[in-house]
Amino acid sequence: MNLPKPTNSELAILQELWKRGPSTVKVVHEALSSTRDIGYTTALKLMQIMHEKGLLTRERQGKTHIYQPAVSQERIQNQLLNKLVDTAFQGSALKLIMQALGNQSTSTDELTQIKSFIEKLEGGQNE
Amino acid sequence: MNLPKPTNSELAILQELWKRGPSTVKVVHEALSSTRDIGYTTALKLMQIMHEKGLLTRERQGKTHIYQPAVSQERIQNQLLNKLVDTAFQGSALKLIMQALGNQSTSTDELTQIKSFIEKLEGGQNE
DNA sequence: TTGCAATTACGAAGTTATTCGTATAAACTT
DNA sequence: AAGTTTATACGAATAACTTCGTAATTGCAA
Repeated sequence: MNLPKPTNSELAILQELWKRGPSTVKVVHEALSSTRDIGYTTALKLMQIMHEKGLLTRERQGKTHIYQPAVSQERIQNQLLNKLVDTAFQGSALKLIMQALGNQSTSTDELTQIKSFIEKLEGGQNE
Repeated sequence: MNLPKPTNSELAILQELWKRGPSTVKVVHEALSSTRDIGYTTALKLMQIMHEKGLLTRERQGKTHIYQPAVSQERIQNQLLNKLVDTAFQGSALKLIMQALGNQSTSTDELTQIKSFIEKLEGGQNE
């Protein structure tokens, strides 16, 4: 099961679909238009390609297609995360986490959340 | 100071230079050859382009050039990290960290390291 | 100083991603 | 059923990245 790595534009489309659920090209295009400057047929073409690649499923409804992500957000996030760990952090997720913690000024509240998450992980892992 | 985002190939070259320190194209090429299948002039061209872009500095030594990163590893790591946070994690570094923790089966030892790192951050941040 | 080996410079071809114009098809309206 | 609107399909142009062949240059060695 090797899933193709989405390009940047494809990722933007996936984000919309994860957020909105099954949608038409029209809806996705309108959403994207608010941030970037993109033509309708460009969005259409991208979604067609993503369908071919297996990133999206679609279903005909009258004359339009309703598109849906074929992959979970978590899976793609992990894929991209792993790639970044490999290419930029010498394969060490630890290094990545430390950088993320140190750099992005994380709030005290968030730090607390992370700590308790870690404690949960520790609990499940040993003893 | 807008630094260009390195491409994948460029990142691989930067990694070598960060690891080895100032090096010739020859050395970098040999290092890359051990993993990927890449021609000498390809590596040369990439490094020339990176020099134009300002990613590398170089210094002539006889007939050869000694190349060096013009940017720190940390800076590039943060750049890529921020981009990933923005494009794949809705701008939330917290989400990214949680995913990284949950997914990469992190060892107990590493978890402990992260916790103490967080505590250090908490100490410096408030009170 | 000529010739050889190593290195750089340049240009162009191949690849992948992005963009959109135009043609075709489908469904609704009158 | 002809015309209008909305959507899809297709093909081709542009752009960014990668690749490498060939030519020019440099320094060394004979």
